[in-house]
Amino acid sequence: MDIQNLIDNTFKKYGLKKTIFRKELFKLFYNSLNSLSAKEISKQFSSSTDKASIYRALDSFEKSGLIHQVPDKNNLLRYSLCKSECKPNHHVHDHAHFLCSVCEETFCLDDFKFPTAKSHNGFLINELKIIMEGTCVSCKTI
Amino acid sequence: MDIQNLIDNTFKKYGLKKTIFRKELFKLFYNSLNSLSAKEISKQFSSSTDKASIYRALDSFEKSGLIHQVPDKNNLLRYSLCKSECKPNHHVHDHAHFLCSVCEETFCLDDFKFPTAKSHNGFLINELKIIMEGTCVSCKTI
DNA sequence: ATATAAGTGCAACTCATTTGCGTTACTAAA
DNA sequence: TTTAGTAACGCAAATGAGTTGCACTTATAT
Repeated sequence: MDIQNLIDNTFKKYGLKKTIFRKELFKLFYNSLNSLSAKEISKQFSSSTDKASIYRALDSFEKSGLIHQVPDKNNLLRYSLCKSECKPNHHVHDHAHFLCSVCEETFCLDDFKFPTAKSHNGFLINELKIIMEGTCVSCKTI
Repeated sequence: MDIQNLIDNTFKKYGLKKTIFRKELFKLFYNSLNSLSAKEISKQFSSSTDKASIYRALDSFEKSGLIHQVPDKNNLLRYSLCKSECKPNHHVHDHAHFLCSVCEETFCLDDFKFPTAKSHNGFLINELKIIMEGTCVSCKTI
């Protein structure tokens, strides 16, 4: 499925209007290797694009299962494109996140094996997040 | 080692002055089952205790290896007492954190087995964080 | 075409955390 | 024990991410 169809389908499916800004925002995520914060997004658009619009778009993209929040060094809201298994209000992420201490990028490690326990000492586990910090492949070789 | 000696030793070791406020703050952590946010700490002190002092104390306690940051539902700064293995600027935490969706408390699960890999697909792993969300023991039984 | 509801831009706001600064009070050394 | 040096304090103001209210615009469905 190419990106145009993807936009057509998902936007229609979740009642998102295909405005110029939101289509571009989706493409930005689609073409990003890693994750994006509101500030980083803001830099990619003209100054007339308000941050409120950005935050609202991120919020509805997340609710629609298009993007998911990823951890950030500085506790900022930061998002990545989802895999197709994600549904609105029900994200299915079985991947770890890697924060590089050098370039401060966040990476999704899609193939990291997750523990599958559903409880621990009486604590019921709904969701598991694994966050690694260290040096990413590119920064390692510099 | 009782708490007085612990305070004497660690405060001296890291050049922290034993002010009334910082001694009480340390005791508060020492007697807390779980973690504390700046706001929660603030409630335990008289209103003349400034929030700037709280944040500065938390910051230097963390740098000295007395407390460590734990995740928080609402992205607040939240801390727990460290184990004795932690050194200034070098925290050694091999425990997972559990966020209860009901009471919103953060718990340290000291006995959760951690993956020990030092690298993954060329990413060098320095630190690993495991965050679980779900229902804690107490909230489960309500 | 037109109605309706989602999305936008602007401004003002909230709220956690930070910073500057003059004062206070530990601590260590005389 | 006094005293100098400096960590820590209290207050006020600033910062900065994220949110909200509102009037206006625009995509979509009929």
